[in-house]
Amino acid sequence: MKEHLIQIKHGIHEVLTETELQTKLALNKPLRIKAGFDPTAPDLHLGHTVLLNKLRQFQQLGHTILFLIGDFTGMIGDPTGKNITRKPLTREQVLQNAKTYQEQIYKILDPEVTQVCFNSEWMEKMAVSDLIKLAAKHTVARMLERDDFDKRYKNGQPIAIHEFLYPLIQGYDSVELKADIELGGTDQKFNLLVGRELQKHYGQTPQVVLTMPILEGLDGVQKMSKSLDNYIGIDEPANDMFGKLMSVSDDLMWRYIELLSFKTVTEIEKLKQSVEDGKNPRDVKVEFAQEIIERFHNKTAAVQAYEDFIARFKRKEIPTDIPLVELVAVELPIANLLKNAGLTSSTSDANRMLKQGAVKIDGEKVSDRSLKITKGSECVYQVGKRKFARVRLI
RNA sequence: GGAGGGGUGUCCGAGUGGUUAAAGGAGGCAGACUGUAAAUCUGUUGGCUACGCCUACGGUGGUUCGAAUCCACCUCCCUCCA
Repeated sequence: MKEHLIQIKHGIHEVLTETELQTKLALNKPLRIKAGFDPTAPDLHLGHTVLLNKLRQFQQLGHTILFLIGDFTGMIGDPTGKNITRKPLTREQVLQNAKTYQEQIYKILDPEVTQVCFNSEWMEKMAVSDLIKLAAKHTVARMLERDDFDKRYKNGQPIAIHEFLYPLIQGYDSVELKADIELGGTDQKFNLLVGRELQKHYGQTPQVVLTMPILEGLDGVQKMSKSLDNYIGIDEPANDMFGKLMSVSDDLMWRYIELLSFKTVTEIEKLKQSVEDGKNPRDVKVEFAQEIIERFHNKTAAVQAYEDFIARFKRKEIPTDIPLVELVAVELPIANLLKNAGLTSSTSDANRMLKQGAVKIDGEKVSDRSLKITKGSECVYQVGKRKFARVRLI
């Protein structure tokens, strides 16, 4: 029991409350562990896996995971002030996304002890009168305690009324699911606590709240998210994963290792020590990247990704897996060719790249923007260090 | 319902009649260097059939040789009063 508690607490940001957690664990029965997910972003990234890894641990300890897809709350969107209202997803989209989720989460979770549920199941049936009753259980002042609302209110940014419903519905989900424990990121703390409050109102033992640290994205500042394009998706090709992990700054690397590696605390400490003693942090990064790629792909893919990386960036070789693009034209200015091949976003951009000496044809630097490529040619075009395409004009 | 303030490029944010494709910052991209797609430095950052042309400052219409800047109406947001 004590053993379990220590394991569970490892890597957690906060437990509310620890005594309650002990009591629940002492019951010695499978607990209902709730975690909610947004239905709109079915592409899981490493940031999500911090939480998923913890869920997996619960499963290994014999508990049941309630993987809740917030398809109903998805209409609102967790209030951030960015999207005031979201378009409701269609039934098909939700199911499609759910399917994608499941394909991805089962890379980490055990399907046998994972229950996938949707909050539209009960929310769609809820009468307006019941919703009003639910809304009556919380006050505006308490809602404004939420950091995000508070900031927006003070900064004179709009808060729509329906945004207040989000925490309430998320909390009510815990009532419906009779959750014993709910996991979420630290940014979810407010919502998770509303769940406790509501469960008490509905005569249930309040859930224990476990918050997990939020993983920063590749920029090292903002949280990892798809919309900020600072993420590493768990479905990404091994090469991309490797490259992205290598682009993490030496400082941020440790944060990633702490939150994502399955290494023990003492092992991580040892690594830190060795870097201080003069080991190249790059090598630690390589090793870590290998661990992650192995987890989502396999050992050979990890090794291959490393070798490709060395070849491309250390020896500046042209990679082997270049996409072939065929373009139909008699004669094409170089800028248009680069754009049409998808190497640059526009011809203007292509011209900029030419000017900056970023363009290579078959390894030879080209900067003449008046260059025209004629029908029948086939060359490897490179823009910057990362973008390649073999283009054939037909 | 009344009074006032505001809506600018990917984002934040200057700009109150012309030299403004629009200061500055963030972010992005590229180059150099390197230990790596780290760090640092430098450059660049609307589009196109490119020495020119087109589109752009919430929307529509107007004034003017000329508007992001002035006017009218519309629309959205904020604050205060009720």
